Parts: sequence; structure tokens; C-alpha cells
Amino acid sequence: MASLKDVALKAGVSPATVSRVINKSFLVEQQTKQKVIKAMEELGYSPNIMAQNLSKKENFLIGVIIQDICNPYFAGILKALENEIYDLGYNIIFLHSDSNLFKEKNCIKSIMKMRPDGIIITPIEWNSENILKLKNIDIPVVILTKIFEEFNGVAINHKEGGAQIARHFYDLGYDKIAYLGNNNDKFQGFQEELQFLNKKLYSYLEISLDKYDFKMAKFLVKEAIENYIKNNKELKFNAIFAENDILALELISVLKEFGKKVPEDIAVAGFDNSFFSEHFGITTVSQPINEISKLAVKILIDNIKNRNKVLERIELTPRLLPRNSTMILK
Amino acid sequence: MASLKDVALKAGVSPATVSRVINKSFLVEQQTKQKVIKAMEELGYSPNIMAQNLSKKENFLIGVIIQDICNPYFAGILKALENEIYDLGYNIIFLHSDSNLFKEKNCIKSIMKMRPDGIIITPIEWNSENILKLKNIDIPVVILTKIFEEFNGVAINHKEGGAQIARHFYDLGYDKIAYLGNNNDKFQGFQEELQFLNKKLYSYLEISLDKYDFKMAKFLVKEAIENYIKNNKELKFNAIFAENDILALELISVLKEFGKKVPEDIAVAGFDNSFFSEHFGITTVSQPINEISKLAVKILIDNIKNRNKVLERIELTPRLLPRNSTMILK
DNA sequence: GTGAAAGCGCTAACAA
DNA sequence: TTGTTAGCGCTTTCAC
Repeated sequence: MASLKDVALKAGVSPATVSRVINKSFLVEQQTKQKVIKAMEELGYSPNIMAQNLSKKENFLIGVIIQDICNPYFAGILKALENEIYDLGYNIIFLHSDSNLFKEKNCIKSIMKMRPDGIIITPIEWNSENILKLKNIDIPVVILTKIFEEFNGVAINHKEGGAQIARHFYDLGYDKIAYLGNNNDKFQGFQEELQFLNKKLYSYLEISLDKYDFKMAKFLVKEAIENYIKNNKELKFNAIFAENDILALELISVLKEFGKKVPEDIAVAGFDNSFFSEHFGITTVSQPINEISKLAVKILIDNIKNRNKVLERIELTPRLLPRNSTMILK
Repeated sequence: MASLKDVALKAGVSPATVSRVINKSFLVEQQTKQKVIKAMEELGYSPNIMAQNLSKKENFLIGVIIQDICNPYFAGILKALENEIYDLGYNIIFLHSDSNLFKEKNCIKSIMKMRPDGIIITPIEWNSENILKLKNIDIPVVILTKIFEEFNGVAINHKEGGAQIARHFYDLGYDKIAYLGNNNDKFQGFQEELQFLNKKLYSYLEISLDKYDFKMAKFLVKEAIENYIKNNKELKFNAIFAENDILALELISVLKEFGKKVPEDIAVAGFDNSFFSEHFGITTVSQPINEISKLAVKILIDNIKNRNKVLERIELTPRLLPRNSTMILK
């Protein structure tokens, strides 16, 4: 593969001039520029970005680590981030942690090797070792979809989202209210609001974190329901909040398998407003993906350009989208 | 950020020794190795991959360009590719062309700058300029989900997939058969099989390629249906093949809006077996994503290790999955 | 088993 | 406006 030196030789100029044509072409005379461009084309020259970055301070690279690219919600975030980032002239290094803490660790390691100007990450776990490690690096980091004490972050208020579902169930008169998922902020907000309304959580169907994976959702849901039935003989709750739309989707099919009608027998609500939830009429809480992404990039770039900025933690308000899975439409 | 030199200084050894610890640690004595490792940890050292790659010939980087990451089908491919590639000790540079030829061009440009050892791409268009440009590079390329004359490639036989849908409609007795999508191999196979069965395509609802984007699917489908109605007064076909599951999904809701029942009034079939199609009971054609990805990586690595190999073009057989959207289940 | 030195492909002073 | 030179952080001969 042709190098800058080859181009210089072919064009009969110095390497520096070729470099100028690439980076600050306004500094070079029209005529020489044309010679150089011609040589580049003839050689099919493409600058070696590794070498470029080695000799520059800023390399216009932003690392993005996404948790589960098969989840349309995260795919949407990545796409929104891309749009923002490219517009600003930066490039993205995307890495996929695949909801796996070990892989996430490797993602962070890999990204650090590339010396990005900044990092945006949707972390798998609250306060995992992986994230703590990010505290001690000298590269700006923005955490997405979760808020951490000592990091920049953009997220919706998950507690409020959970609370919205609780109020929704309450308003509709459901009295045996369950939760399916992990013990997280959504769950906390859900539970606190129930308490505030003088209700108690009727059942907690746990999905253990370390096994959680998009492809396994169906299996996990089934397992959770079967466990519940083993312990309680039958499905006794009449409303259930699943921590995300994928779980909700799977839950609805599993409930059907067990002869339950949704929402007549059991109401189901999800979270995220993934693209399919509208089609399925799943009641959910919408996250403003574009706004989140836009803010994340803004904060990151601010931090890159202007170090030692104070941390920014922005919480956006989620919005309940009531649909058929909790309400019988007339 | 600490450099190899800093580590060498701190450990009291030469840079070369530090490099050996990183790459060929068996060549260095236990004791020195420990000193070096300690220094690396204390400095939080992480090798600069840009510099590493600059001085190596092979850099264990594979570029992957995906067409539409928000489409679960492509997200699944990316994930499957990742698993294969990481297992072999390579890293992935993922780029997203977003079903946009201009962006695809930039993706290719960017990837070339990184000097990957190989490239895997799901191209947007048959024979676009972008793809033709890949012919003249000295890096192995594997094309996914489409088969091109002069490239390595892995795909299902799309014509056969289309034909399967045609036979399915025929077997079920549908007589007014339509197609929604682009003029591609699926469509060709679909149409040819209809002809073979002495049927004619009843209607062709085109979705123009350059506008096609996942997020716009709903809009495009609606537009196509409205156009159809404008020209034909009412929806006259009783079975329709949408070129992928996303279109099929959107189509089903749009048809419902127009008062049609699926499949009683109109049968709908999709393509890809995206994860949601099972839940919706959408008849579809399944693509063996894992097998495709595994083969693609295998071919690519073969080509990397062993240049001047003959081209490999593998076509896998798709499989029809009949579901409720075309058949009334008893 | 280890170090010195050259070089990967590029950019960025500095000089001319 | 252009060329010369040093150097980015690493690997890799070649000596020792």
C-alpha cells in the first residue's frame, strides 16, 4: 500500500508538502496541490490513520461502548450518537460489551489502547469494577442511561419511570402488582410509589443480572414464571411491570402459553418504548433517545475541548405511553 | 498517558525489554518480567495500538461494515461475527453505513485508513461504485448477504427464498399475489416461481431503494399502500410478500388501519426471521445468521493467512417458516 | 537474556 | 510556498 513518501516521490515534492495537501491544503499552491492529488489518485493512496494519530495530539476518535446491540433500544442510541459525532468531525470506535462484564472489561482495555479523545459508555452494572477503573483515566467519559456520582452522565430518571408505571397500575385499579427484572432504580421508584399509594408489591420475579442477555430473554422469563408457579401454585398477580420491553414482549407470550389473557387476566407494562412495543400495544415508558445522545455528545465534546470542567449529570423526564397491554380499549 | 519508554525507565530496563514482555514474554527472564509488569501497573500503562500497528505488518484488525444496525437481522450478524472474530484473536472495527450510499463510501474510506487485515461488508446495493472500489484493494474482502461475481461471499440463495414464498402462497390457494419492496433477487425468484406455477404477479408495490431506511419503514409502507389505493381504488390482492420482516410488520399494521384482516383478507409474508416475527406470527424465510457469519470469518481468515486463494462464494439454503400471517390456525 | 539503533508513516516546528 | 529534520510510541533486527 502506497505511503505518503511514495506520493511525494511520484509528485516530485517533499513529504511535508504532501502532508500539507492532506491537512492544510490552503497552505499549498494550487499547482503543486494538483500534482500531489494526481499522484495520490494514481497510487490509490489513503493516509494511514495509525501514523497520523501517532503524530497528532488530538485524533478525533471517540470510543463508544454499547451494552447490547441486538436490543433495538441500544441500537437506536448508537445510531443517534453516530449522527451527532460525525457531524462534529469525529470518528467513532464502537465496541460491544454484549451485556457481559468480562467483555466490557476488554472493551475498555481495547478502547484505551486506541487513545480516543473521549469515551461514551452504556455500562452493564452500577458501580462495577470496570466503571470504577474509568475514574482514573485522563480521558473525558460520559455515562449513558445511568447516573453515577463521579461521572458525567445523561439518563432519564429511572425512578420516576418506575413510579409512572406504579401510578398507572394504581389508577387502573390493579391490586396485585408484580415486578419482573433486576433490583434497579426503575424497581426502586416503582416500589416507593406503590408504598406512597399505600399498596404493597405483590410479587417480585427476579431475573438475575449476570445471566441477562437479550437472546436469553425468552428462557429467563419462562424460568422466572415457572419458578413463581412452583412456589405459588398459580399466577396470582394481575399486573406486572417488566423492566424492559423485550422482557415484556417475551412475558406476554409466556403468559399466553399459560392460558392467561393480556390485559384481561394480567396487565403487562414494559420500559424503553422499543420500536416493536407500539405494534404489540405494550404499555411502556419512552426514553428520549435522540435528546440523550445529543446531550451526551455535547457534554463529551465540551470536556474534550475544555478540560477540568465540572461534571455534568443530566436527568431527563421519561414519559408513560399507555397501550393495550394494560388497558382494554373500547 | 505513560509510554513504553516511561515503563522502561521505571523498571530500569530498555524499551526493547518492555516490548518483549508485551509481545513475547517467554523470551524474558521471570525476574525482569516481574519488574516490568510492576512498573506497568504502577503507571497504569496501556500500549498505544496506533504505534504498535505502525511497526507490525499484521495488526489483527478486521473491518466490518454493516448496513443497518437498527435492523435486528443485521445486529444479529454483527454479534455473530464478533464472537467468531474475537475467538481468533482479531479485533473488530465496526462501521455503520446506515443504508446510505454516501455514508457507505465514507465507511470504506475510513476503514482503509485503519489498514485492517480484512474487511467484511453487508453492501447496500448490488454493484454500486462503492463495492467496485473494493475490487482494487490488496486487502481480502468478504461480502455478506449478497453474492457478487468477483468477490468472496456468503449468502443464502435469495431467489430460492423468494420462490419458497411463492410456492407457499400457491399451495394455500391465494390467487392475487403482490410484492412490496425493491426489485431484487428475492423478487426475481418470487416472480419466476409464480410464472413456473402459471401464476402472474398481481401487483408490484415498489419501495424505492435510495429512500429506504429502517426508521422510515412505516412511512414508506403507508405511502406505497396509499399510492396503490389511489391507482386501484381498493386493495385488491389477497396475499403479499414484503421483502423483509420490518416491512411486513409495518405492512400488517397499515393493512389493519385500512380495515383489512391478516390473513383472512390479506396474507402477509416477510423475510429474515427477525426476532419479532415469531411473536407476531409473521410467515417468513429464515437466514442462518450464525452459519453465514462463521463461514464469512473462516473465508476471510483463510484469505488473510494465505493470499492468492481462489474466490469462495457460498450460497446457503433458506428455510420457509409458515406462521399465522398467511395461514389461519385452527 | 538484554540493549542500541533503525524504522514504521505521518506531522510539526523551523529554516529557507 | 516549500523542504529539512526531529519525533510520535512502538517493534525488530543485530550485537553483545
